[in-house]
Amino acid sequence: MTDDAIAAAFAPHDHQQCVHRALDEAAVRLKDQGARLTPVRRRTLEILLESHRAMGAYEVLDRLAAEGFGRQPPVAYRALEFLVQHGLAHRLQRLNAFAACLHPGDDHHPVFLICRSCDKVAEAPFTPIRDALSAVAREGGFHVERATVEALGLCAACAETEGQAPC
Amino acid sequence: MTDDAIAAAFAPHDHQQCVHRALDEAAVRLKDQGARLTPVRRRTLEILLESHRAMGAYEVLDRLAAEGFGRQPPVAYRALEFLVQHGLAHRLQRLNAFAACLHPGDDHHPVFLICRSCDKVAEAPFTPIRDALSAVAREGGFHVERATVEALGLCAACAETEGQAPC
DNA sequence: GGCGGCGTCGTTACTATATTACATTTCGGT
DNA sequence: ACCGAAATGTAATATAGTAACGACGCCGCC
Repeated sequence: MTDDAIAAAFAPHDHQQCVHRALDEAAVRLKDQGARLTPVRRRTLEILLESHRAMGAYEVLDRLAAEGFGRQPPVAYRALEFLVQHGLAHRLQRLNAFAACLHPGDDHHPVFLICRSCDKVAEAPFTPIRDALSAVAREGGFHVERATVEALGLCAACAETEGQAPC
Repeated sequence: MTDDAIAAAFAPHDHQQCVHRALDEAAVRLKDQGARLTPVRRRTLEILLESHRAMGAYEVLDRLAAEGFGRQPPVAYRALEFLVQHGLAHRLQRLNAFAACLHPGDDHHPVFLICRSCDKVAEAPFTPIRDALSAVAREGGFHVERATVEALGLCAACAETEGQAPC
């Protein structure tokens, strides 16, 4: 995951291809792990990938229900949990929302950059922040196991727009 | 907020005095701001301070209701929101929980260190982490406005205990 | 003292988010 | 074809959070 990936997530791009590639990668990864990419799960991942932003579980559920899948909460929660467990999606605690993981290859626990204007989400490399965090915590005798970092702000594209037409 | 404060939060200490001091400080701060420390609000802060850990809004509400205050959710949410707004408490998104702020003087947006064993919460200085975060984000054209950092792990005290009696 | 505005407190009712429990179906291996 | 495990669907319920409204009390002002 390079720094360019951050800009790429917010910038306009060939999203069709982006989705397609992610789906292919997902299929391969799951096969390796002996896990099944069933219709609900595949469709759930597609929905997350298509929107390219964080979605609430119930928003996903509505989409699934409209397409003939079950309309009870567990349907969405199970599919989303499966994707998270297999590294294909992330859960954003702050928003109580989910976003597709765009870099499933890297073993990572990313930092989320959430644009408050367009709601899109990017993942930034965690290492530098974890290093800073671990160092601070260690001085207090605290051992960090997992950390959640969610930054709210403005992406480059929205910053431009706001600059042109402020409030 | 020094690094020692992290260790202090998890270590055994004269908590009575700790609570007392925080309440006094709170009263002064609120007077300066022209805000009223009413009975519910004061009791809510006491409850948070006494437990010294993150508490759910409904847990606080139960305590309040048992002591003759209202038993409807808004009672707790309002008091907690008031405390947060006046810098006397924090909201932990990850846990959907609240914790009393131990360093209300400093203008800070802290990093939370949450012990998974004893549930206690410490606040660490944000600056080094924010610097690392902002640098990473800037390379992607993203401007960070607010960030939430919540680390789950083991505090020094619990690490010792676990070391003595593993699983 | 009485009056009016404002903030606080309490309630009801509701929305949103998430989980438990259980019946049914589907899939893969034999 | 059959069995067991996994996956799917449902209803019901738990948990978290908000909206809307009325009552009360405090304080400044007449």
